[in-house]
Amino acid sequence: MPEGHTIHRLAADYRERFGGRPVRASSPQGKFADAAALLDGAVLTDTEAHGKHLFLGFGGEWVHIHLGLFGKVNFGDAPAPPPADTVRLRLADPRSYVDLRGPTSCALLTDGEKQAIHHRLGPDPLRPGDDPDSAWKRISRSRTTVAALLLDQKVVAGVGNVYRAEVLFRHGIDPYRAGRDLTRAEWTAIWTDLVALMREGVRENRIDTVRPEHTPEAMGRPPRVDDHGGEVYVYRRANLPCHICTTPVRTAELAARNLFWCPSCQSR
DNA sequence: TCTTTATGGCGAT
DNA sequence: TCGCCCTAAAGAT
Repeated sequence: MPEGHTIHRLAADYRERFGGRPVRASSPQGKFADAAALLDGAVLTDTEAHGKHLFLGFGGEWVHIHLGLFGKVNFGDAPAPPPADTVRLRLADPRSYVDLRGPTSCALLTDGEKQAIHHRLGPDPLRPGDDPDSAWKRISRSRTTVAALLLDQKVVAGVGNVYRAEVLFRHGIDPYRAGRDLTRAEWTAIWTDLVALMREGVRENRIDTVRPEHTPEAMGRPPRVDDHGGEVYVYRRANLPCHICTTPVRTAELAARNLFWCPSCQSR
């Protein structure tokens, strides 16, 4: 289940397993069958991630993958087992295979169509050289809550529901504050933190946001790992005591997504 | 063996 | 704001 760090990790993993070599392509589930037939035997020349969008390059043509909420990618060593009938796209070579299931989209794109996607996405904390100022221009003019702005991929690309909740907690920011009420220093600090957190997310392939001084060990609590694999402050911890102040973590629905925050630590 | 839920996003209303 | 798409694991019965 994907936020931007997952997608950047996948871009690296696809490249490492298949980059520069011809691959067999198939679509057991059928929805990508025509394109898979077209690509079968082509060389994977490039892979790229922007936010939650993954691009697999085959000499000027691109497979555009968006995992959505349910999409999953699974790598394995040859020999590949018979694919489940939900596999949208399987790539395979003599050494490896990779299965894609349940993506929101998987489509063949021209270079121009790919450019259009980049154009509509905001800066990505994981793309070298991406610039937080373009996000600040939108945020500082917006009456929308900072919680909604952080999930808007046109504003920042790659942040999802976990990083949103966690980065706002780490900076003591009330999720309902309007974007234009943030200071530039606050935004700079949030962006810098996202860069560090998400880089670590790519490295570890999971989301860990708890500072060393707040880990259960450091706080004298029993060790615990959240069921998404990492350690967090507030995400999916509704009604549980805040790690720092023990106030019950609050939850609310905002734009059809669950928001989590500590009303005491995140006052303004 | 059900029902629910999930780290997402689109288009219609 | 709502319904809808896609899948699998966890929870309820």
